[in-house]
Amino acid sequence: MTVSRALREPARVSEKTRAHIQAVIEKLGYTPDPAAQALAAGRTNVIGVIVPSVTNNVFADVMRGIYNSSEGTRWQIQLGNSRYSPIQEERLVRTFLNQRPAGLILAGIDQSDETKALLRQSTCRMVQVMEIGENPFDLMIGFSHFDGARSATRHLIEMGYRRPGFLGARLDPRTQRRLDGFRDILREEGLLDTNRIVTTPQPSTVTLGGLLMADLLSRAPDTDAILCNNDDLALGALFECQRRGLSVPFDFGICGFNDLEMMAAANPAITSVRTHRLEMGERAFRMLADALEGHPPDEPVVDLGFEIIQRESTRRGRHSAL
Amino acid sequence: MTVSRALREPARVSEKTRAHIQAVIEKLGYTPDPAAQALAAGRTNVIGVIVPSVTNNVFADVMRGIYNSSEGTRWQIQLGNSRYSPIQEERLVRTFLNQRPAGLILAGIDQSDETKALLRQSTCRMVQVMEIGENPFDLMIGFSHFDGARSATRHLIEMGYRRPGFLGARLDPRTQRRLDGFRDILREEGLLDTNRIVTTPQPSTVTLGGLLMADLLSRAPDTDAILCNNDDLALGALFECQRRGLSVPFDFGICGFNDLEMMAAANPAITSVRTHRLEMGERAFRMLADALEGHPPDEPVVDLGFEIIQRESTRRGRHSAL
DNA sequence: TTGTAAGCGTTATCAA
DNA sequence: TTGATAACGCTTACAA
Repeated sequence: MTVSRALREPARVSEKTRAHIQAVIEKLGYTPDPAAQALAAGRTNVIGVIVPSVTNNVFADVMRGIYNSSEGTRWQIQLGNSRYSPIQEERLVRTFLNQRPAGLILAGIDQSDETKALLRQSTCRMVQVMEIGENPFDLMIGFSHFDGARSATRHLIEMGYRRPGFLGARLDPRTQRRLDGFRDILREEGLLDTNRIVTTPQPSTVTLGGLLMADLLSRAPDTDAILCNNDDLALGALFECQRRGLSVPFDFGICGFNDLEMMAAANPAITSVRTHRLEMGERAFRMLADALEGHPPDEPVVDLGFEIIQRESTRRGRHSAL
Repeated sequence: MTVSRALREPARVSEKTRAHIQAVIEKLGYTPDPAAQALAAGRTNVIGVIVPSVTNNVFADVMRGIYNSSEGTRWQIQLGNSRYSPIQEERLVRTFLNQRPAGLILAGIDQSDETKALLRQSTCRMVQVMEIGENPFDLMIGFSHFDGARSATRHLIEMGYRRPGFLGARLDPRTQRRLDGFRDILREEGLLDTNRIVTTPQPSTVTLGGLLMADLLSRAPDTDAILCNNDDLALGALFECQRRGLSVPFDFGICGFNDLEMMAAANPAITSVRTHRLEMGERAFRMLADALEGHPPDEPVVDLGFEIIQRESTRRGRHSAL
């Protein structure tokens, strides 16, 4: 039919016919059947998104960004949850790829070798989010978790803390790289004491932050600051300090990671590493959509960076001067 | 082909043929094309989920529940975000319905009249989550926000607070019903003072909790407790109390709503109304999936209830006795 | 600029 | 128990 053309290439249909078709469409409330489109065209308007968690604040923000910029476009988001399992991720990639998606958005750079092979074989455009690294499959947008942790650790040292520790939960690859950054700086400064590194594979919660903090203090009571793998842990650690009568930032400095909204509202406000999660999601989608329309970005890898947001929880200098 | 039959009704294919087909499928790595299935069968395996927000912790938990129980089933979740807009919701319902979904999961009971009409015309099975109410479209699972707020308010009174206020953000219908419950009890007790009700249409954050708290205290300084529409506000209010040197629970009682994990970790731990969000999502999906397999629940409406989790933030009695 | 014809991969119906 | 045949609603290629 000419209808199909009127919808996809309006320019190639005469003004009159187009108007007529439009009118009839309105009257009938016609909508193209996506299944028939997919079958006939051999491609779908589905963009698959594979993340390790739908709960985690971090991925929730990225997803929100993706949904934000996908609304009103012709692209349909289809979500897959790998639950931090490379096996699950591989299964999801297979499932998605079988459905001839228009594009794929993947979290991270730590796919299994099989997954990598699947992805490299595929011709569909894709973008990796959350991190930057070597050999992107296609597009990539994120930041260096290693550098973020390095900067935060350096900040603690600059604020006068000399015995900083690290609290980490859910040891996914990004947590690992943050821990590596922490270690890197402390080794440089000759301040590394592995007793002050407390981690657990459990998913991160505020409660867990308190528990890890207690654990740290029993192992290394003279620890004077912590870098937390994320803000939940930092908040839990703050509450634990309050319960123990430890003054933050004077007795103890706390730095979070991600800069969730509540960090600024806490008492004292908590220093954190701001990451641009919403923007990451929004831009990831747009890069992909643009590429699908034939306008790939000039640079396939985008580094969104991070910022150390200094707040009271590490402002020891000022407090000790009071 | 017999292949199609072997896949869908294995019983109707001979043992031998079935085995042969199975072998070939394995060898070729064959997967049915969902688009072709949808087109030929006139139905999809898509379950549409329409929520007002993907960010909000509450819906995030419900969605997680849905994803949890949908994994490993033949049903595909497709998410739509109405952004708290009835117009958007109607658009989404139209879009979904046009794709002949297997089922629908909808948040709430406050659809526009047009949306209601669309939904009632549709033959597809659906379940409303988050609330319970009259005239479900089909299935329904949730709890009474009105009763939850009533119980929480009564709890404040029982703990000895006589001038309780209410903090509310994002005045969606559920917030409204919670506020109604709060008003209801206070009117009963002759303790209602509308000056102590502070609300804003802004989305709820921890920071906003602090601001609303400040607002409340400037309007009605002798307020001695608050029921917050949600836990973010409660946490923000707690921090604001800390900054003002108000002792919680002695000078001031705080009760949240939803019982997010961090409520138990706070200092003092915050009383909250526990709602069963994860379970709501999980069961909503299962009810729907079961109904689609021909096993609808005995009772179409499931009330999941709520619990008042009493913690230190409202334990005035005990503290004043110390 | 418009229309015709074939086919996308599956399911449903019916006949063998 | 199996296999032919005709849809399903669209897109693509080509003809008018």
